[in-house]
Amino acid sequence: MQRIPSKTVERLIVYRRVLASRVEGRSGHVYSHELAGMARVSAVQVRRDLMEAGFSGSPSRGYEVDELLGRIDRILDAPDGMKAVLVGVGNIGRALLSFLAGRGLKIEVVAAFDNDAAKIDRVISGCRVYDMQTLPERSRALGVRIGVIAVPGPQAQAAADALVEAGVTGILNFAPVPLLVRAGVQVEQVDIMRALEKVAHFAKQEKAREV
Amino acid sequence: MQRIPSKTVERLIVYRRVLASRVEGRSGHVYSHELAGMARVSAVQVRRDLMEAGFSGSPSRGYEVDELLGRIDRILDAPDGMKAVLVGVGNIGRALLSFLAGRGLKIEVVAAFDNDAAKIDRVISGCRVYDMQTLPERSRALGVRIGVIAVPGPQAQAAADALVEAGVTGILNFAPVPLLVRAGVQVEQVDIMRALEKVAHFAKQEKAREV
DNA sequence: GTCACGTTGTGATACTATTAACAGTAATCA
DNA sequence: TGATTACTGTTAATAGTATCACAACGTGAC
Ligand SMILES: NC(=O)c1ccc[n+]([C@@H]2O[C@H](COP(=O)([O-])OP(=O)(O)OC[C@H]3O[C@@H](n4cnc5c(N)ncnc54)[C@H](O)[C@@H]3O)[C@@H](O)[C@H]2O)c1
Ligand SMILES: NC(=O)c1ccc[n+]([C@@H]2O[C@H](COP(=O)([O-])OP(=O)(O)OC[C@H]3O[C@@H](n4cnc5c(N)ncnc54)[C@H](O)[C@@H]3O)[C@@H](O)[C@H]2O)c1
Repeated sequence: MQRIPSKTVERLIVYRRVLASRVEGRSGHVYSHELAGMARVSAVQVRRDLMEAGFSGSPSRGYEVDELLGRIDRILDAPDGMKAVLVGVGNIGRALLSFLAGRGLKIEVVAAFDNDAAKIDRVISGCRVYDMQTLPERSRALGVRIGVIAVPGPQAQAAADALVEAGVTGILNFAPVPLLVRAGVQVEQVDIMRALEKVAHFAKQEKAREV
Repeated sequence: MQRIPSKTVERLIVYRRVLASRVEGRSGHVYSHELAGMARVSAVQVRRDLMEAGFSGSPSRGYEVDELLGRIDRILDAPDGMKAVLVGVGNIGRALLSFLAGRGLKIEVVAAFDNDAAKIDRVISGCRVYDMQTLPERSRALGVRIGVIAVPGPQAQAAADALVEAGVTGILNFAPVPLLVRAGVQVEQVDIMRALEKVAHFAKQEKAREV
């Protein structure tokens, strides 16, 4: 399976989401312009993405939805699911746990870690919190592949080091700190403050419409 | 002032952050490769970004830090600050309020809105929660320019419509729904689930290093 | 059948972003 | 002083991404 461009992966995730959530109206088919409308992208972008995904439609009926969903699943997901751990059970960490709990997602948070004695051994949204010290061996024993970092900025790099030591190959980082990891470990930054400052910058030069 | 590329704006935000947080060691100067190391980008990327920002350094001393920070502020921030409102005081919304409260940021959350009677009129992290119905006129009266959407997906588009009606020109959206807004309104998507699924996809094909 | 229509698949093209290459310059030192 | 060094500023080259334009195709109308 060839490598699919990063931006295409992002959109495939959105396509899957909007297809899964739409009322299964009539036929099991969808045209590129319909999918484009739901995902707020152009129709040609959809066709190009599905081409990258190696998927073909019919000029008369469009794309077969179930088959498309199956194909996207096969590209995006690991066949036997993926285990993740959370590092830092604070405001963001708890919000995330409560959000992820319950749903039968392919990505499952199997443990959380913190260094605050008041949190250790508690169970939050069905997920037990363990001592940070035990992260490397416990994560490795569980076969964890993904780490989510939600600790304060100054602790983020150490958390990343512990995760890499545990053998994770993907990190989702909420701390506003650029991480340094060995090659082969994927880091995805979710920088909320940066996003806010960015939108403020571009909003600044826009003119508000009068009532 | 000419338009600065989107990616450059993102990095200017990071440069400002790492410069502000570093221990003011010795001189008030910094070389491109030092800044690059702190921001985890290449040195040439730093030089190009500062060029886009219209800033010059000296070949012998590098860039004057205070002057650079001032220049970045002038580019990124509105001179008289910017007011924002939060829509949806749930898990994410509360985390955000507690995070933003107190600090003397240029972006200030002046009001929150919800449609849950149990939350209306409460004060959370110093921010009062109002009835969703009052959003357009109250936000307009306050001179709000930015809206943060943290309501469930199905309610996100309606929230965006209300914000646009209130005259905001920038929206930070946490709901996993692509928004449709009029031209001139900047939307920044913070799609946490997409980020998680994306990192899982790329982590999947990486090989974990053995102990 | 065949014509018109609306759609897909994709080469070509344009745009955005990153990286390489190097000329220009100030400081240092033999 | 002239050679050396380490940096900046910028043009050129490359990579990544999005869009345009259109050939190819299946379907239904007639
Ligand atoms: N809350 C927000 O809205 C928000 C917004 C933007 C960025 N962030 C970033 O997200 C991160 C978490 O934010 P938060 O609001 O949840 O913070 P928080 O203070 O509520 O939670 C941090 C948690 O990490 C734990 N922790 C601290 N050091 C640790 C260590 N060395 N090992 C393990 N656990 C440790 C703490 O005990 C605490 O439970 C921060 O980096 C913050 O900058 C948060
Ligand atoms: N919590 C997470 O970790 C997380 C992760 C990924 C995405 N998200 C997204 O962020 C959004 C918020 O998530 P959450 O966990 O905070 O949800 P939540 O259910 O905790 O909070 C939603 C809040 O919005 C309010 N609300 C509902 N409808 C409203 C309306 N029409 N007008 C005004 N207020 C309304 C509710 O009263 C509630 O206070 C959701 O779209 C969710 O998909 C959250």
